[in-house]
Amino acid sequence: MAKKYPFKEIEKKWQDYWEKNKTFKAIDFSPKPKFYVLDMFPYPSGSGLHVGHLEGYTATDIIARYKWKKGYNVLHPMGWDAFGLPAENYALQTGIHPRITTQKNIANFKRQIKAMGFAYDWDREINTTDPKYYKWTQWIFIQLYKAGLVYQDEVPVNWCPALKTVLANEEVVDGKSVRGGHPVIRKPMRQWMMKITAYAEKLLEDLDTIDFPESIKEMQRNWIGKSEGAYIIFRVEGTNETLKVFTTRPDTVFGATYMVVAPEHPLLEKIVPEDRKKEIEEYRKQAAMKSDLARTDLAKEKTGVATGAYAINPVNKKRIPIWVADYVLMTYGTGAIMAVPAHDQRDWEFAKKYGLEIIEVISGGDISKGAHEGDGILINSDFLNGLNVEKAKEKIISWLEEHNLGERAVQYKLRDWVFSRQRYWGEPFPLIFLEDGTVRLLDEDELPLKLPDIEKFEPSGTGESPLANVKEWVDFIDPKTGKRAKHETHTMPQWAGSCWYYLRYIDPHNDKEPWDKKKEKYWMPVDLYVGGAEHAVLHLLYARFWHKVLYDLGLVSTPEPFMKLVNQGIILGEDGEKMSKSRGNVINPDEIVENYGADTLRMYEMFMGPLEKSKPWSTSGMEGIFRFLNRVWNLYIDDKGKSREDIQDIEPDHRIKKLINKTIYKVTNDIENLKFNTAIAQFMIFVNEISKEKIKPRSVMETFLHLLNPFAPHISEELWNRMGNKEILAHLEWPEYDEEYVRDDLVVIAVQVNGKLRGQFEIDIDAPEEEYVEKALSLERVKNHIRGKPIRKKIVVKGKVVNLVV
RNA sequence: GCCCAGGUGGUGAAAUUGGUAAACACGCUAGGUUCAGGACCUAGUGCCCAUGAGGGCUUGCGGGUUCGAAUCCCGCCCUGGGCACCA
Repeated sequence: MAKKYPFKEIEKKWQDYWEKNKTFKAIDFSPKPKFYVLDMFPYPSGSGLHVGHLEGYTATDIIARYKWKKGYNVLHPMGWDAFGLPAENYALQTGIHPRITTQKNIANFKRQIKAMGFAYDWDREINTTDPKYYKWTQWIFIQLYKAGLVYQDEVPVNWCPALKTVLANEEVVDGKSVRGGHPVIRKPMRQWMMKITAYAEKLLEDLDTIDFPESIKEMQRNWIGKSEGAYIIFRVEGTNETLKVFTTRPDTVFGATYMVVAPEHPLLEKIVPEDRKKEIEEYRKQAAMKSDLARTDLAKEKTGVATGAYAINPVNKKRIPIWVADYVLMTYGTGAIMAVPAHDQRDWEFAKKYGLEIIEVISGGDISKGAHEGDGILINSDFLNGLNVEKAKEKIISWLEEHNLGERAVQYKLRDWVFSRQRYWGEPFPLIFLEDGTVRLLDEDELPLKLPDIEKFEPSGTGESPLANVKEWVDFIDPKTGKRAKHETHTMPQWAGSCWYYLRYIDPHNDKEPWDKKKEKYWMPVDLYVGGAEHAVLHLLYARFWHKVLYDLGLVSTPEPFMKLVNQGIILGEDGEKMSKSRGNVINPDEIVENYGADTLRMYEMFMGPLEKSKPWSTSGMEGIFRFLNRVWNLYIDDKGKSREDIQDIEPDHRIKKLINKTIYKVTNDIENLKFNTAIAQFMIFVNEISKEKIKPRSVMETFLHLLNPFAPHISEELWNRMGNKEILAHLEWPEYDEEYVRDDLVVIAVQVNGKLRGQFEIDIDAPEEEYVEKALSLERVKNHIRGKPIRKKIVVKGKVVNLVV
């Protein structure tokens, strides 16, 4: 291990200084331009901070410190997303209240984060479990409720009969509970729902207005899952009932040879003839037993039963059977389809299995081998014959609309959001059920509705949360109405607090409103948001949804909360595997800070590779960075701890001017583009070069510390201070580069013969082409390769290459 | 199965976006310093042939476009992430 510069001492010194002087306090309404740089706030788990957290936090910290130096008023806050399952499960095992665990974990996280020297404005710290915070989470819920976006519904949840509790998706693997391995079934239960589907179109459209990674946008698009098509209404023979289907392929309606309804479809009860009722009921029961997984993944073959009822195809009056099958889902479209086996592979498989008719209506495929889903010319389709798919779609939709048999329609895969959890450790719902069956939203003066303290964290056994056991809390007399009332025993999901935390940072101590509108207007939107890709869809979609509602209610000033999003990659263990306790490959940041210091850890995390990439940890690579920082230290400080005497007030020569200007240029651009790894490579080049100088110009050595400061704030601040500077580096202006010295005038040109490298020469970049060619031809090696062959073509790219074609 | 991202030395990676592939670092080798180890300093280090000068090959694989391809196009293979009968 390298010789150690006194990092411990100086890191503590400067962290104390920044804290005491509130160096990084964000100023509301400062006349400087604002910059809001946000981290995804952590869930403070018991295992402490992960080196993966620190990657994103270091990246945003470099940006924040850089922007400070560029003269911005920077908002760079941190807080705790502290509701959620792990603390509650821990309480189940140990009986320790989640509030206690949470407090302890937060204290630990905070200690670890502070040890990194991040430039957070700690006066804006928030905690989602603080009643002063969740008062406003509840308040926002009420606004959503009043906007008509909240309702109750019976939806299937993961119910584990053995554990007598509802499980989250991540607690269920392969249809079994993670704890105990008991079977889990889908059971409908009353839940609070949020109508995110009402915003599907806006959420989709506005993706085009924000700077997110294309892959994240694509995931969100797929999740929203817009498809365009038509509703078509089929009459059920012998009844007054109709069956409405959604299809993206209305052009194939002449090929519809049967219908399928989902087992849960309400129409079934009305249309199934007496003699078939028993059989259908049996099939419905079986389908209800199956989880989504069993209906999809595990089912290799489609199953279904004919209902005995028939529908009439509206376009050709053909009588077609109605089947029930669980490959049709009640939750998408209308829960019923027209089956066109010739042109839909799923329908084709089903038709083959049950011997149903297959009629080809689009030419170009071989329907004996499988469905033809692509384009072609319409056949067997009366007035659509001869058209291609696209034209046929248009024509049939107009026809359906004219005859009142259907209409153009859009469907989304996106479903409404289940907003209840049958859990203790979450925000209580700010509403009560009155004895007359009505729901009363709490008034603002009744907020927050605090989570009552409990001692036993076991679930109630009925699928309700542990809150159901607190009888005196659940049943009470409502003081406002005098009526008997009940509190909701469900709590909100962890997403609730994280859906708006970036707004609370703007005005964290306001107890009159969630945030001041003027402050919101000043600070929003978030200019840069950095976090893990695991939140690609859910958190980012939910937060965008709430923000759009708040925008429509006039509570925020921008339609989107986050202007630019960057995902950091995962840091793997030294073995290239995901870090985990069981693998024993976890790197503990405390140990790194203890042995090498925070500046080394910060710099190494940035040097590992591009921010967005997954990459393995390497202890020797990290030690390389430590060596580098020691070299930097030794460049300024001698063995006796004194400033070195070879740093002098001299004018840098041309070569050193070029070196420092190129370094400013490269580092500035790389920070702007979040390419921290190559900025650090440039630092190393600078240090390698300047080390060779006997006398080092003071101005250049000072400029270098400015550049290094956002990356390694402690060592740079200390060296700056030891050079005799009074003002602190953190707020001093970022250096500018001089274009004249960035540009190379004398360049090395590669000479190719037939595209192969054969030599090189040095030349003034602006020399005429003839001179380039002349120099190229004068090279011995080049001569050898063109000897005796006529030159057919000479390609000269100034500053780059000369290529001679023979 | 579908969608997205990505495959470059022994390792992490870089390449001004079509112009000298491998910058910077890790590791390794040799030398210096040292009682020794560590640390530090210097030099070398893509692969193959050659004593050398030099030559050949090389960015997952196979084609193509171009004076010139890691970069653009077509097909295939592999890895990671996401989705799951969405009508």
